[in-house]
Amino acid sequence: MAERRTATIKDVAAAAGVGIATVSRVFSGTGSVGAATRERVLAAARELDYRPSALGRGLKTRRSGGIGLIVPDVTDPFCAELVAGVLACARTLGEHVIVDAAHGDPAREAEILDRLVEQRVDGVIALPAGRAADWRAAARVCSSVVFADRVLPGLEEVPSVLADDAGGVRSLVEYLVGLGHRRIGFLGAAAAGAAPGVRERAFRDTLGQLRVPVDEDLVVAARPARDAAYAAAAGLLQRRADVTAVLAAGHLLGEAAVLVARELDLRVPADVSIAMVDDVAWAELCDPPLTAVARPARDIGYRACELLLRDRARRGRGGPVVLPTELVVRGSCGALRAARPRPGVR
Amino acid sequence: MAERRTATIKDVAAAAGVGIATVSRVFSGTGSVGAATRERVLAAARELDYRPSALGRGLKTRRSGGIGLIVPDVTDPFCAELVAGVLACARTLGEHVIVDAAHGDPAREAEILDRLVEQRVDGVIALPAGRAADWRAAARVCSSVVFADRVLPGLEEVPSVLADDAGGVRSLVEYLVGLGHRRIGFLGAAAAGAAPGVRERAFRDTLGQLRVPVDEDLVVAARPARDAAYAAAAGLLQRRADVTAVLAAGHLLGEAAVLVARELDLRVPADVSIAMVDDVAWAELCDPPLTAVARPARDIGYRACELLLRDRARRGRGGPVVLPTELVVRGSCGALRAARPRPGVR
DNA sequence: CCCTCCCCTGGAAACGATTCCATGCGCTTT
DNA sequence: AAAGCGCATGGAATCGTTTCCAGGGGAGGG
Repeated sequence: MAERRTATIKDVAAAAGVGIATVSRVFSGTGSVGAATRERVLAAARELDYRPSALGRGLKTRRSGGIGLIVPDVTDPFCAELVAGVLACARTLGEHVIVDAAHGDPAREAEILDRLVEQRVDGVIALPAGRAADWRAAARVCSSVVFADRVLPGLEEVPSVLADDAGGVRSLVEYLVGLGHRRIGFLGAAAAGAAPGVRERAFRDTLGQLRVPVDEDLVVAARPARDAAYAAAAGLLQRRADVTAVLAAGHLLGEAAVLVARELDLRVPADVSIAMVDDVAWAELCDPPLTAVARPARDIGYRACELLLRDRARRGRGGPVVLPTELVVRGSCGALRAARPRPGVR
Repeated sequence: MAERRTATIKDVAAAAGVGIATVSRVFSGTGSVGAATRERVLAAARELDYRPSALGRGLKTRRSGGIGLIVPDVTDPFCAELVAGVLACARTLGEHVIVDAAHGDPAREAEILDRLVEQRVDGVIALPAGRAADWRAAARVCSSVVFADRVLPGLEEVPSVLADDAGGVRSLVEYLVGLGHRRIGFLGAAAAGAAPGVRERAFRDTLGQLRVPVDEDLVVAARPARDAAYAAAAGLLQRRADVTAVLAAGHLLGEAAVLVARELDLRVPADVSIAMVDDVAWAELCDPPLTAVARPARDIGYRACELLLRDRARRGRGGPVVLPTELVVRGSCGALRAARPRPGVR
């Protein structure tokens, strides 16, 4: 009754009156086993509640059958969707997924990576935050790495799956300019001195192509955190009552823009148009619903996992896999009307 | 240069000129090692990029150093928050977390559980969906299980961490009744024939205590999925133009209620008040912001993990751990005014 | 000065699986 | 009928650790 330990392959072999090699063959599917014998083994296993141990197998095969996934934050809707994509793909390929959140901290990311290497995962998918050196070291020791959603400067040789952020921002800018907007605020630039991100560059480039001058005062930096986002949005909208549209480079920034606009009693889109990158669930629940660029988070995760586990051969060739974005027009952006004085801002 | 394989403890031992037992002692921290020897071992390990293999260690110690986490859906904000809590706690205890999503499918859940047992996880945390039998079997073979957010009927012996859903719903009902509402719709009842959930029971009980009759026609069932939620909300609001408030038993149902109300041109809260269980991010972004009951998702995850890994002794005693909820009043519920005919519904 | 005790240390046996290799048997082929 | 082939099977080595056990050597006390 009281089984002292979980049954091992040896117990099953003894119970079925066969050698352990035969039991192994039955469970791993390799080699050939007589039908009667197989049945006897399975019966014994069922009787003993036997489950092959992944540790024993992994030791021998030198693969753990799992992959690691490092995201900045699992509660972020974009990340969550990406995780779901990875899980979906991993499931079809029979691998499990060790997930952890680095919260944008390079040290933490390195720690997690270390742990994953120790676990001998078959590969790692990451939205990297940290130091290129850590990743270079890991790539040397560990199996294989795929970056998702973003890359690390200096590590272009690591295969990656990205959204076409530049294209998304471009379509957004074209849309806003098409509506007549000229003074467009950009929330989410890089800190002064840091290299501008893909989205900021796309914003500047597209405005340039459309012959709209870039007002540096309207391009405001913000870390991807709620407080920083709110501060940035509040700063922009209070400082410059003349902006007619705000382009938020992420959903946190979009959220901040919406809240600040409400705080300042600005009507959307009558007083200010708002649009953002990342079509998260609440965009549709907003009033008015928010125009956004949808990035295929789930597909990114799925493709990254495929790239990691299935397309090992094709990997790394031809640069990053880029998936298209889609402009979802809702009601938060309006055509520019004759300038109307805003209610008492400042 | 080209290392053919990742270094093993044997390689390090050879390089450092010591026995493998000594290397093991250095890395596992057990036993005593001379300072000079330790330094030599560490140097050799660094040189060879050695990382102890969790597979070898796990085989010997019969613990993998990881736990499993089964949620219905990682993209659900509540689940995501709970996952974050588990990750935070697991991190402090030095365990990794294998996450998977069962999507409410018992078969899938059983599969995942099987896989986790195979991986020899040190324990499993689950928001269970499935058959009690599977869990009973797993609990026998595998280490230990903790349920989070919900329990399975017939498995009360499994330790669990829950939110005080009943209390949350009660406070919501009291709030709505206090505002004067009498015809309150409840979205998210159990299907006809199924046992009513905690929230539905709390809804009925509280109304009873407040001497408000329960109109069965206003208690509508819905599976926790977007389409079902929308159908339920649309059905309720179209069928009964006389409901003055809607209590949604989950954020998906709340979302549906908001969208349907907008669709029907009902003003919130003038024509209908809306409140829901689960204070997700968009509740504040809504216009008007939604009154909701906040459930401590992150704490639930954290406590569940603690219970699983740290409080093994205390586990199972004294029934489920119940964490308090909090009523967050925003602008979506108003005092009942004189009945006013609604614009052309039906 | 010798005996003890303790601290380091190395050898070797697990842990639970996979897999190579050898063996025995029944069947076809010449 | 003998040889040969292939399938089914068991034994044993191996994967990378931990850990028990025993041995060697230095220090301190009698």
